[in-house]
Amino acid sequence: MKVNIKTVAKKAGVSIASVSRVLNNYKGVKNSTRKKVLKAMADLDYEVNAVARSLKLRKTYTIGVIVANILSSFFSEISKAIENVANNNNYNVILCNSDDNPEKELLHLKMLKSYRVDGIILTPTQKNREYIKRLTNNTKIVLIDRLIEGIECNSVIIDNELGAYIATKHLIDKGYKRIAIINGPTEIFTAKERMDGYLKALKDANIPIFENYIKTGSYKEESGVKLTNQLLQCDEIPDSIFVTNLDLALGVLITLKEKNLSIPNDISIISFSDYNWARITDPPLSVVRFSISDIGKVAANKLFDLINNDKKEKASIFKINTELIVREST
Amino acid sequence: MKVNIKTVAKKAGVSIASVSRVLNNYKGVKNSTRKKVLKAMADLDYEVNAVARSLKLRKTYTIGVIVANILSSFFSEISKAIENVANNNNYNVILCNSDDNPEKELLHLKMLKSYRVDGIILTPTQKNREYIKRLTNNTKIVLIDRLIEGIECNSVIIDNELGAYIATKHLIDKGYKRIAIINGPTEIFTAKERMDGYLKALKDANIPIFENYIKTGSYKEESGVKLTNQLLQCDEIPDSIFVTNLDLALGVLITLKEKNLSIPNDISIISFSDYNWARITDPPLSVVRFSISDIGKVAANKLFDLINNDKKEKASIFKINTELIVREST
DNA sequence: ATTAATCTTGTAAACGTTTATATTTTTTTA
DNA sequence: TAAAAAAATATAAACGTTTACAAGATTAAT
Repeated sequence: MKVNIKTVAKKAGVSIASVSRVLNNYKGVKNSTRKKVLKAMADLDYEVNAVARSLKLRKTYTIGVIVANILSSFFSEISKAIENVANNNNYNVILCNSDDNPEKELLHLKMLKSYRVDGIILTPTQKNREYIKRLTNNTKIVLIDRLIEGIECNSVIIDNELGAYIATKHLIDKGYKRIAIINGPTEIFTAKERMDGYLKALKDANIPIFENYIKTGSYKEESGVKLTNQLLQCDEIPDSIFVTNLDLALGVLITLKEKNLSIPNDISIISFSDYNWARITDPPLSVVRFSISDIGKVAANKLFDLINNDKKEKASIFKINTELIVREST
Repeated sequence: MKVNIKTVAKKAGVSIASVSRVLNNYKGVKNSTRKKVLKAMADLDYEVNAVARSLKLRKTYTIGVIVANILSSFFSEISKAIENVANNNNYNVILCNSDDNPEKELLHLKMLKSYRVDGIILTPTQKNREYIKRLTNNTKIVLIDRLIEGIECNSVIIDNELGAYIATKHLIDKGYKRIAIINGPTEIFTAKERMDGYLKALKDANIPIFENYIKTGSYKEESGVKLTNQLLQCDEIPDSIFVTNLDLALGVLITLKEKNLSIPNDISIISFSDYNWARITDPPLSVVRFSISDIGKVAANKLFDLINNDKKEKASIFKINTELIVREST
């Protein structure tokens, strides 16, 4: 008992072209027929088949979004902002999760292409450069959070280096000398940039850099635990730590609490990225803040620009600003 | 320069049927032709058009998910679990956000129908009962987190009442007498059930119920702030609060800290639902815990059951278990 | 009343697949 | 080597839309 445009046409006693015309609100259709068609549609509970329409129009009114980790509040806030913009443009969103796994990323990219989405927003791993390079030729795409070396592509990223610089500088200004960093994997663009900012701030202040104070691992809580423990093994433990993401910070806090170290008396903490619960930790965390949702908003708007105007402009990189929020952990 | 099955067929010197057959890995195709076709596909960088395929097959290999609030860790954890199961079934996911707004919900539901998704997982608001009732007749659908009164539908929910009972009982066992509740809007299924559990526990313990200790608002941080302030206005302030969700708990903690009230000395807190940061608040929170991701996992598995086996069984309701986690806030 | 101009409607092709059926090719059997 | 059987391939219709174009109906102009 399938109902399609043909069924409606028959019931209303008109041609399918007329049905399509009222469906799409065209002008040149007599009021009497429009009414007949509308009635038939209602009676039959007709709902246009968007798949067929997409096929015919070669346009799906759908965009694909691939994030590295939907679980993190960072990416879910971005996703929400993207969804918002998309809905306002009458678009919908296929959301995918790469888990920073290049194979999953590739699979998802191919799937999205196959489903003929009108555009893609991607947090790239660095491993599918060749595929993505080809993709940029015939696909509207915006990268978020990370650039890919050697690929010109519209991108929205945080000003990581400056943010990291500000955070480290804050510790320096507070008089700390033994400043450690707990970072994500430097293969990831953001971790690399944050590391650079940290190093630059130390250099600018003529503070010697201790390899032992530089720790990298995954961007996860467990890693925060592990790396903190490593820092506490040092002959002279650091007097402050710049932690480059909140998941890591969680692990750091838990470990320090476990060891009965007081923040900021024994050791100071500043983290990159803010979130509501950072205000109620023990103690409330100093952080480098930036608008996460802006990343999604800007990226989505850029993408719809590309979708709606076919002109090829040069790819641009948008950097989200950061600011220092001082609380009680420093 | 569009490339489709026809282009490939021409290039390979075979019929489109043959191309389709190698595309779908059919048996009866000679090795030599398969090779020719594969070569042509590779040369042309061919990628099957999933839209056309969906139209023909009347199957999209896509499911729709509508959550009430993608920003909350609760729903993003569920989404991730669903995505996981979907990917393992070679499905993809269109994720939508209703913001608990019935109009948005309806829009999304219609869109998903129009896109002919193979199934839907929905966190229902209570306002589109009629539409959803009709939907259940011709659509594979699973509800999560909430039931809809008067609709028989496969559902996965938390055992809210028991969980709330356990939480309240814990406060009672600790010797508290003036036990308040800060709850979400009781129009929402979960809030209603948690309220019931709270009331039941008090009744069972013969503790009189004070209207002034019963506060409801939205499930948001701001609401937690407001309702806590109201509680602090009471002639005799409560000695403990059962907070029914973590966003509310955030507001409660912030307010109590602001007023310099000590937890649990001045007032005890227990919350419904756990999340990693609940371990590092000041003080760490006692909570009622349950597996959030199980909600998504169970719901998705149920949905694929429905999709893959057409037999109509009776709708079932799955309840996720809860357990008490005692930390330092009680 | 006839023709021209305008407005409405209908017909049919196209979008890119899958697949039932028909046809051709190859292999087997005697 | 010819006929029968089996295997491989091709043709064409269908999925449900949109839309260019043709045709029909209505109104305006003479």
